[in-house]
Amino acid sequence: MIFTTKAEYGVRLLVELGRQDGARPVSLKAIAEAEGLPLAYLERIVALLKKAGLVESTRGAHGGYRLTRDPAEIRMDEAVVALEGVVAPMSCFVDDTNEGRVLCSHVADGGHACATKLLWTRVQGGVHRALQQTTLAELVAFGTGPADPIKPQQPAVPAAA
Amino acid sequence: MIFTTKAEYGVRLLVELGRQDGARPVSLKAIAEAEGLPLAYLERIVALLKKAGLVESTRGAHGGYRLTRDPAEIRMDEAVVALEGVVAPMSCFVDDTNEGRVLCSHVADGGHACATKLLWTRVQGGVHRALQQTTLAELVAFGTGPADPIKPQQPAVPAAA
DNA sequence: GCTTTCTCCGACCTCCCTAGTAGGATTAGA
DNA sequence: TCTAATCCTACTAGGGAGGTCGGAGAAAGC
Repeated sequence: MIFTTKAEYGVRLLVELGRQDGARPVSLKAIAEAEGLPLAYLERIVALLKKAGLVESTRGAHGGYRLTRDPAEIRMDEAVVALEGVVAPMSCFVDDTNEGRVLCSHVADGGHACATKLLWTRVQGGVHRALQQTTLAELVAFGTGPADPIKPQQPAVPAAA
Repeated sequence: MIFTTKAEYGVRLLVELGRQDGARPVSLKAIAEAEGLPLAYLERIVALLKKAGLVESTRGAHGGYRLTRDPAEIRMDEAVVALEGVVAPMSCFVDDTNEGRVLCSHVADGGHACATKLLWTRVQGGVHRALQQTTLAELVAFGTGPADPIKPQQPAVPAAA
């Protein structure tokens, strides 16, 4: 498996935030219930996104989280790196820049360079490109079309039934 | 991490086999020593490659393994799938065909389809493409250029020194 | 000021997979 | 028959994924 649930849950969280207009913060509890995810675990995940500067928080009652930027400005490589750490095909790989370049820890043992390097470099490039070319706005549009933000927690205005 | 050491070791093993001319089988012991990999573990890895029909074995003394095809005919997606099983970005993903199509186990909960599906589909496509477009022959050429096959175990013909 | 509703933070836990070992059975060449 | 190889199964240590728990601050409303 390439990614863990951290990436899955974190991206779903971002999508939920992206569905809102961003005027008011959304509580984690609301998101956890809307997506059916464990609240305590989400807390730790959203902390990663906050540290990366993708979301901001408001504490206290009626607090919650909000995107710091327009969803169209949030590329998924930022998000996934924040959530998963470095995305590398193999443990011996460390990306030295943000481009496709790559280091392998066991270079040139014996006479020949690590034969798998070419392959993993290409794979990493493919992943990187896919993540970089996808914005949060696309995912929001893909998931819902024009519908369905989170239902308000308390049925405050009971829809004038 | 995208892949485990199974893929790493398995591909290195294939590259070593690709460096030989294929006339005579190469023992795992020779490969293990050449690459510095644990022999017992390699045994289990090569079994996966054999089951997938990428290598064939000869038992007994002077036995070993050999590629079943020309390295240029071996695409790395075959190899990696044999070694790692299905390569999916997320545990909820199962590829229904060998093309870019993808199933997600939690489709359409609530009203909207799984918002992350678009992203993981693109990522999987990127990985798949990278693997499919790389052949074993390329890796062999990349690793060595025109040099350095495995040294023969017993110095049988001492190079007419 | 008290309560409620949030975020925040660190410690803890359980399960499963990866990576590797151990030990033998089988096969085939010399 | 000895030896070098594949084959096969069981076992194990370690770590990370995934999640829980309990409590400490912070703001809003009464």
